Amino acid sequence: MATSRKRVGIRDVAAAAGLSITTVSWALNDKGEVAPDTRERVRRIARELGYQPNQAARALRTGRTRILGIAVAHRESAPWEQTYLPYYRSVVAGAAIEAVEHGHAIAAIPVSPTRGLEVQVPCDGLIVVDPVRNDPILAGCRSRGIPVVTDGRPLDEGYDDVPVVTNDIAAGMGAVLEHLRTAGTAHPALLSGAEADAYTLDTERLFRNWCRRHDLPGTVRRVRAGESPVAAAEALLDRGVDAVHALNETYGNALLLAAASRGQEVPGRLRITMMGERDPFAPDNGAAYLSLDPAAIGAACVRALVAHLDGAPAENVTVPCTFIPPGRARPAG
Amino acid sequence: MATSRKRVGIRDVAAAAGLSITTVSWALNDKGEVAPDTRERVRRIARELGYQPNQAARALRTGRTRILGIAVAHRESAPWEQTYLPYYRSVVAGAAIEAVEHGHAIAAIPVSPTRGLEVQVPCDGLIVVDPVRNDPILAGCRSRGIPVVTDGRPLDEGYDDVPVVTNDIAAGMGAVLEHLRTAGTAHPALLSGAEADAYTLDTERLFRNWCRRHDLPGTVRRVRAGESPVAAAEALLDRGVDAVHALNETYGNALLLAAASRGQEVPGRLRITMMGERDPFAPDNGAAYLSLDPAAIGAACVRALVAHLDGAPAENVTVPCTFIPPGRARPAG
DNA sequence: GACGATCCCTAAAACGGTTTAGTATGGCCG
DNA sequence: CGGCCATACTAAACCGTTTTAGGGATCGTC
Repeated sequence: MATSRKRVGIRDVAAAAGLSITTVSWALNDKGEVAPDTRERVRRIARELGYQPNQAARALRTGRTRILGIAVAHRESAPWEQTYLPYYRSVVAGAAIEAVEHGHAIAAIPVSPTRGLEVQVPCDGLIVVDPVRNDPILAGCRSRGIPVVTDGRPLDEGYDDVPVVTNDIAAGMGAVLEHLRTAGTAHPALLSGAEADAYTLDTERLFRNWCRRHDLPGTVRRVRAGESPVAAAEALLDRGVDAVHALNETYGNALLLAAASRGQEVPGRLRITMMGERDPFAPDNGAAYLSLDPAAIGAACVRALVAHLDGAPAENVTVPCTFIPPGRARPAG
Repeated sequence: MATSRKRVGIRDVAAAAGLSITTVSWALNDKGEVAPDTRERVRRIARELGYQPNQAARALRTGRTRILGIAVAHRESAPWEQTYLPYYRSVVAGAAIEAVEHGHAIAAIPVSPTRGLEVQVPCDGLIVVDPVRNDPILAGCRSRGIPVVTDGRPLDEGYDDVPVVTNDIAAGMGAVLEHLRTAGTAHPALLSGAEADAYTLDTERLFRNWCRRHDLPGTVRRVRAGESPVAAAEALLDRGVDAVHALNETYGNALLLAAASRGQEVPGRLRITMMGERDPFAPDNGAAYLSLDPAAIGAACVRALVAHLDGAPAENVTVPCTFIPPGRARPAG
């Protein structure tokens, strides 16, 4: 009844069953040659004793911890709202749930973009979200030989063997810009950020190309580090644009705020679109959303990493994104 | 130059330095008696060799993994938006960042409320968010002897030795209800949920007590499992209430949607308040927010758990919440 | 010059599993 | 009956650290 002071180990199970620890290990892990009734008996005894294998010992011997790390950018300088975007949190959430399906756990590792990995977690592989140029995390993993999967294409050279999960922003931006064109924009703009990641650069490129192709004057405004997004949004609106796409929800909300303060009706006088998740229960705010489905991204990263660890060749995955016009929420579940 | 196929271990460092592995271990971990210049030399060599201690081996020997688990409820039946609320994700995010300050990592462990812990992560302790009645996770930790900290008071008996981190919802609800009283409500209501956790029960109790004290007809409506929050909100508004507090953002947004469909102006004809995080860059929607600061909660949980692991007596922490009236966002950063 | 204290270091045991190599038993076959 | 194989098990090595117990200088003291 009273549990003894020490945890029950495999030796205790072996003693209780009158067997060697090898047989117990085999019986519990479906390995080796064990008589079926012996296997069953061992399992029963282990259950009765409440045996829980020591994962550290197992990891030491097998070299596998069954822990996947996910590196989330953490800038000491910036406030919460800007560093730990809802997007990142949702990626972590999606990854955690998918990982459990594969018998793994997800360790969220805050990493400083300048200092790189600080806490040393014994993980089998790492998911790097939105790698930047000269990424210290990627370099650290490379030098330590840690398998990596990235969300977003690495910008540095020499990572061709890394599986990449990306949003289909080419298609997504196509839908956004087509929406703006149909609405009759004459002066579209992009409210972008200062981060030099693939997502930012690709979005800017797609926007510029589209403007050139349609012979429209496209304005790209970057929110500078430390600058208020609202101030940047106001500065942009003062230049007489009639449609703006925002790189994320923070910038999109800043645009809505700026539009309200200028009395510009959305989506009447001004069209606003943004990358981000539209809460199906939130009332319409006039903006259109390009939903990235970050939870699906996280799940895809886990699947890619697990496959990579199992020796599958690096394979890239593209997750579709969904365009949600203003006023139309997804069906309420 | 070419890194050999095997990782460099403490033996390699010892060999390179011409010392025993004991001395190397001591030098790197600031233990034992090592001559200062020897210590420095060992550290230099370890750095040059790129030595990274094997965490699994270290964990096996010391019995400490430096990993803290956080259990996040995961209901297979419900869709994402409802199971993995922004609140939980932010708690995880706050915990992850605080943990790194203490040299720990955070493992996000999705747990089924019915099946309990499934993945076996070698963690030193666990943060349980919003324990329910007859909580299987708490029971599992108890039987395995895993130290626990909860966010929200446990409802089961026998967990008096568990440190608890709570929101000061008594003060928060006081601010909300005082706001409604000042606005002149005659028929307040609460849109609550079906979860039997302390937060839900306490909120309902505080609301009912306040209504009784002010001699007002208070209506409490619970969103049933599987029911659409919008339908529940509409049903509530049809009963002629003039002020509603929502248990979370999903319900609050549902109320805003229902109010709009009924043409009820907020905060004119109808007052809406909700528990949730007001995005400082989001435009005003007429609702008031009671901000829980989930990231601070997560951080407080980590501090409490680390202290508990270090042998400190269980000590409860209350994190204040902030009332944000409609139309007034926090100062934009 | 014997003795103890101090300083710096080492050998070996532990941690708790998994895996390798090997062994006793019995059945089958020639 | 002897050789061979399959079955069901065991003893011991192993994973890479930390920690315990101890050992040889060097120095001061009486």
